[in-house]
Amino acid sequence: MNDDLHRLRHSAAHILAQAVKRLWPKTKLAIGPPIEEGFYYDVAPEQPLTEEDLPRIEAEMGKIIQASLPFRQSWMSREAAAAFFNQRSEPFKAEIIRDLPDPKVSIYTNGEFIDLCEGPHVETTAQIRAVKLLSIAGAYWRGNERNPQLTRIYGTAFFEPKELEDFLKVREEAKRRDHRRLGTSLRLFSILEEAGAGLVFYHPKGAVLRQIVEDYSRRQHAARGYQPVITPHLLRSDVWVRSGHYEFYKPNMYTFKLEEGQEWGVKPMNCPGHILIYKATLHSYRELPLRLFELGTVYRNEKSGVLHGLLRVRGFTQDDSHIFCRPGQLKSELEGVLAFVQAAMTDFGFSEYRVEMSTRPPDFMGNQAQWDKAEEILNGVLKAKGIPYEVSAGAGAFYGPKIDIHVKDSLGRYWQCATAQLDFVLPERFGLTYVEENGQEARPVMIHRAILGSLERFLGTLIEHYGGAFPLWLAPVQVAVIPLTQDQEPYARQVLEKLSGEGLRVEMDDRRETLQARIRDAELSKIPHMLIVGKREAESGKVSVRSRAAGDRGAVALEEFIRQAAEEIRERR
RNA sequence: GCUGGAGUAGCUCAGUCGGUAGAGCACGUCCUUGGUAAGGACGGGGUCACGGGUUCAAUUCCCGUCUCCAGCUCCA
Repeated sequence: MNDDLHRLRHSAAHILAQAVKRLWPKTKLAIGPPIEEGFYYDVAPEQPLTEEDLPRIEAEMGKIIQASLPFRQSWMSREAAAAFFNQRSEPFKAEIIRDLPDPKVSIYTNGEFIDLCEGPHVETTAQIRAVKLLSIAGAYWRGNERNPQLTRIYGTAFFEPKELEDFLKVREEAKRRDHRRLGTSLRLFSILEEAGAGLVFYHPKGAVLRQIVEDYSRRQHAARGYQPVITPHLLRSDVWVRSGHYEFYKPNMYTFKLEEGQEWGVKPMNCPGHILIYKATLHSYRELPLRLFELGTVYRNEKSGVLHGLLRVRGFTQDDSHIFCRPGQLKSELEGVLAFVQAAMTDFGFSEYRVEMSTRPPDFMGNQAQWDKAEEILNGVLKAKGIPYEVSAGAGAFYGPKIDIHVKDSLGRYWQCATAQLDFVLPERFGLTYVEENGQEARPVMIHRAILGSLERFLGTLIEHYGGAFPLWLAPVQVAVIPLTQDQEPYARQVLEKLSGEGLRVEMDDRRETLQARIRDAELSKIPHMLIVGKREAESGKVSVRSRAAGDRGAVALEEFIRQAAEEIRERR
């Protein structure tokens, strides 16, 4: 966001607060900053606000804008400001002032409204020409869930009404692409109340889509020197105690005791399983790096409020690998992981992504020196590859720092998929070793990594990215064969068998519906190609092609269609 | 988990100021054999999320639970 837009939205936030104060004078104000999509203001109202109040607030904002009130900056000493806001019953403002380091604080005034604020602002309220309130939600004071909860009013503002219009159009488009809606209408998956929140049921078409992605993943891993493993979904709790999950991750784990038996834990991560495989045999330095790979299904007891379609679930499958290597191999292994991510993102049609590095959390395992070293290595690799990244302090896993990759979808939204985490701690806790060239035992280091992240989240992202209109190589149904009348069914069946034989995913729509109705259904199902066969095609051995992108392409020889489809699949368009 | 909103047919939704409900799509049967986005007729389908309470009577009012939505916090 540029400075001008920043100024504009910040000013709009003030006007929002001003309008709320006019309507409900006893409302207490917290903060109101501009954000990526607009702005918000956190308030503590006397009575709960609802979406129905937004038009009233907007109308009041309109009056303030009409009045063309100038924004004026002034200064107060800290003490004076604290007293001033206390006297006006604004405890949140007073609390902010108490924590400010400066002796003087900046105050902005427009009309009767006075707010603690560094600015900058536009000159007058009349400069806000396109503003809209969007939604209302809860938010914690200072982002801490132990603090009181405030009401957050979201809005957005632009310089020109046209820009606002475009913004609202993109929001509408995002709604149309919502993977939860498409998941139902394209019959891809369900999440069923009776079965439990956050648990995904893949319907046949969704399962086909997932298998295509799984096949891709397996092939790519094999090609890059990863070895497949398969581990149990359930391990004795002793393992989770040893790995540290019991201490650091228990609230998220499904654990249970059987009568007179052991305690068990359903795996929330695949690492201990892979570690046990490593530990089961003796290793020479010659075997390293050892890259163990599993499409590993894990279960995590996520808080109910965070669940969201496929993007946040309780049971999911990661394309998970643990690379055991010598310390000196870390750099090249990490580079290999980053190259793998780049290649995969390109293949799936994502061109832009954001990289984030997360450092040591407050609750961590191991010692600080190991962490410093690990963070330094991650930094080094990203810098050496010239990849720009943001640092998210304190957001690492409990066993090591990590690099996360957030891919940008077609609507400019980011979703976290790939992750690479460095770990000196678990090899030590499990006493992992390998035999060095000189015959001495040495300790390997581990990289935990996922390329697509979780298949659930990745599929959700793919659905939204393509709006359900998948490129040919991903489409669950690639071709629909539509015989014009019953007389063409034998020929249509031949076409179907020929295409299936070529490895294409084909369905025949021989329902007694009109051609128009069947074309409509195929379009709504977003099937890439329709082959319409009537008397003319049956006699000439051709098919009439109608494609999702190009429309009616006329009659072509069946062989020619197969050739074009093969080409299209190869190009992964 | 928290704040606010919500749960009516497979889907999208209407409705009942307390007297056990309706549309479109989908589904089934029949008619229609159609040339590039909805042919027609008839029909089946609902414990109005679940459990309690109030009431002569609850889908409707009250309480609890589950689930979903928008965020917050957390995360693949």
